[in-house]
Amino acid sequence: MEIPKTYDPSATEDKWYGYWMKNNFFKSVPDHREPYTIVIPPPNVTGVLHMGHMLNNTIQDVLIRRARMLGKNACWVPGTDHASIATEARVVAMLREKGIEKKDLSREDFLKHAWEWKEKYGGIILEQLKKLGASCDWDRTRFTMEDDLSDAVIEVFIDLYKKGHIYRGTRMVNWDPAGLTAVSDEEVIHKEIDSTLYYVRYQVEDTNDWVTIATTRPETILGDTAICVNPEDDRYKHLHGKNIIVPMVNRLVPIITDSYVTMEFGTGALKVTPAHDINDYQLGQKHKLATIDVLTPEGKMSAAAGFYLGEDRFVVRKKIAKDLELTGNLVKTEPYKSNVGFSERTNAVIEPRLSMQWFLKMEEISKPALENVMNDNIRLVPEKFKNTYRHWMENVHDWCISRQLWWGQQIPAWYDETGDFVVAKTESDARILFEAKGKIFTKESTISQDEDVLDTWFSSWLWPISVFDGFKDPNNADINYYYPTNDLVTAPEILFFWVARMIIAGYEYRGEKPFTNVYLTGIVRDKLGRKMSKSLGNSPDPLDLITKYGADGVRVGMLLSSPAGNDLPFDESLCEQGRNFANKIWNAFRLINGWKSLEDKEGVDNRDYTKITEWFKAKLESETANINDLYSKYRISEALMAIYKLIWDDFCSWYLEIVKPGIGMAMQEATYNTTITFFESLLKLLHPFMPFITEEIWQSIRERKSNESIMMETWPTTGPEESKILNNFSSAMELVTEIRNLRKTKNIPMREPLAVSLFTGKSDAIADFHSMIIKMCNLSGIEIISNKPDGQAPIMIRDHEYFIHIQGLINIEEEQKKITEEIIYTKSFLESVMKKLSNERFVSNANPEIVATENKKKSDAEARIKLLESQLEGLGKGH
RNA sequence: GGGAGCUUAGCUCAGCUGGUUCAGAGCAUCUGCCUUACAAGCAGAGGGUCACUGGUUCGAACCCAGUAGUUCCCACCA
Repeated sequence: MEIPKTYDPSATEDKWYGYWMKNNFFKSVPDHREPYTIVIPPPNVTGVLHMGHMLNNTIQDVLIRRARMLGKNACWVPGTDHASIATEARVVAMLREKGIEKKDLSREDFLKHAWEWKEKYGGIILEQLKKLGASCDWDRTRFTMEDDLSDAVIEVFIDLYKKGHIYRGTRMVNWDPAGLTAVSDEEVIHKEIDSTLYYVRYQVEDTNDWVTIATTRPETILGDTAICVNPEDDRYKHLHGKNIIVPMVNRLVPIITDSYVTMEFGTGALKVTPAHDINDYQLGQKHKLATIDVLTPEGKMSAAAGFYLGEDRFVVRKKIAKDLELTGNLVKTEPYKSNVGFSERTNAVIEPRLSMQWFLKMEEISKPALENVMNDNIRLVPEKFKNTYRHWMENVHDWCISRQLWWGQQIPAWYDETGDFVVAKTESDARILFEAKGKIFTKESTISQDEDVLDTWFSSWLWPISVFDGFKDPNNADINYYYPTNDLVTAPEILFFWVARMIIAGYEYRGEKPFTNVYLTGIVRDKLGRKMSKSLGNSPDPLDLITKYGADGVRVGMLLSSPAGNDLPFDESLCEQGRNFANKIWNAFRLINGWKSLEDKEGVDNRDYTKITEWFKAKLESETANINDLYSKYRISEALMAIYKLIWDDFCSWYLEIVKPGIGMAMQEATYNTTITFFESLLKLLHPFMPFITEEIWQSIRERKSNESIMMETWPTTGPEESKILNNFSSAMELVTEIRNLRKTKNIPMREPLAVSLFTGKSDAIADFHSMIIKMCNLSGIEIISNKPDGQAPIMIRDHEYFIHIQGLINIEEEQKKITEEIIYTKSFLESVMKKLSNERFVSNANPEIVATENKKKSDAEARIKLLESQLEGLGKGH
């Protein structure tokens, strides 16, 4: 059957993925082998695959496939995250399109819609991962809001509450006016934006005296309950203790003093709005100021504002400026750059807002998590993230864990009609607890559950434990076998959101780390260096890329230039390179496959390839060792590059070209079998990166049983380093390159054979490869001579002098110039070596080994100069 | 404001304990080739004052200090 000239991924990828699934190759159950476990960073259940997922999951698949081939019991647990805010926002938007408002629905009805939405779109992303080739154990797919995982969340909440780590309180929180919920500090992204600094004057009570303040948020003037100045500020000392009139609302508020105020900034006078600024809130607490909340949860002006009722805060900001100007109270404005917090999920401008929330105290429970990263019990890759991690962990804030949403685990706190509460799993448990507190239930008594749900991360921080049912059944076979997991692959953006908290939960609930290594990927960026995102529209659809370049091509493209922790400046040409590589391998397969049959062949190529196969075996083993080493350092892209070069350069450009039989000739069976074995080893080394094409070729290259697969094969072995043969071969390569270069510069076509002679008397290390050189360069032969020929082109490889017989074509002057230049270079090199060696301080201070190599350099250089000089002499003769 | 990292070829990056495996790789570029596996290819070649300035050292891309640029994290002076 004719094999197509180009590799067609679409013809193979689904076929082999189905085959792997059918044979349960991804499945893992505990057994006697060493486990190797990865839990997936669960993507948003209703999300779709983006480039970050591609990078992330490709790396995980590479690691898991290699571990499987190393004979470990590899288990990659997939799953999805319920993503409270994001999913709820999408469901709300979907309902709104249908004309349904969330507020008109009961909690139950809303959740019904949400679950329907989840059933419809949930899991799309997991199907997309299959296209990428991800070898997850799909039977283990978990979802953070399924019953068992939700139970775990609730139990953990109750447990931490009982231990005194969880408390409820009114605090200034980050309010997301679009998501209508509090978010944690980590979910706020600060960006510098251009804004305006408004200078507004306030009249001091019963005087004609005015104080001008500077603010970026004039709309909050309506909620001012004080003006604050620095007690040391002479400009304002006469006003201490006086009252001032807030413009518009004409409210009388005190002028207070506090050293918090910077005299240099603005006018040195600060308006204090305790309801809308964290610092003002603290001032308010300290000075017992009133709190006037002028905004609604949606970020519109509330009744308390007294003006602009129901209008958006940003609209009002402009309006109030105008109105202040009309009354002459706006002194001036100036452009100003300020840092504004945005919601990580909805991108709305965060509003500091006072509200009652649940918090988890972090200080105590985070201690083991800090310690075990610092002492490398848990290794962060790259290591530089240790610094960031430590900094965060040493300054960790309490975690606001309640969210004013419905999609998520409802907080297991129960309130009676007086507002008293208990924490319990069920209503009946709650009643018992209330009774224990002395409460007597009457017919009128009602108790109700807290309306809020828990932060999504409060479920995903349990992920490495909960996916193995480590809460439901803490001593089950799975958790005992798979936990702690081995590698976690994720983005540095969620180092605190998720990684740190998983570590905390691991030590709190298993007394042990959740994973040993954390591989932090970079951010996928576009050519302009911008982060790829849906809102910017600069992200290619990964599935389109897979269609265009094949999953293998895209995988290689993603990994070619993304060392751990480095951002990946993505360019489609990387995928093209991946696709081209696939095609290269495909054609190597076509070539080798053509050697299988002896039919129509005129005879057998009887040349001896023993040395060549010895060389390639040595090369293969040494590169395997190198690749293993790179893996152990998580230098994944370098490991890929090593295989890339091994296949493209060493195998295709050298080995295959060398053993290729002449036209019409058949290959010796032994050579063929060795070649196939080499090819199989290469395919195995490549398999973690390019699972589909390697399977396709591996299946075709030899007869296979119906349940065999390259993914279940064992990883190639290494042998002792054969540096001698490797060095000799690279010297031979050098000679080949020199001769090719000579052909090119002298315009001697390949079909015209060249004669070469080797001046004897030296070691014959390269001679092992003479037949290879003859073949690769189309030489008539290499003659060993004892007298140097005249007027031939000399090539010196190490201490071997070769002469290329191109008498008529040689330009003596040019050659002389070349050699002279080399002599000058070598002499100056020798000079620098001599300088070192004659330096007494060098000889006495430097390591003896270094001195020895310098001595060797010296003798080598001297010998080389001698040779070059004799060549120069030989050139002149005969002309 | 505090902290951390980075700066090596046109691009993306290696370069470990200072010393010829020290200036490298892939891509891109240039030149010549449709050589019967592959033009998604083959062969060859050219690209770098290792950000800058000083210092330490017999010797610095590498160690130290400073400067500039850049990225990230934390904190949020309105």
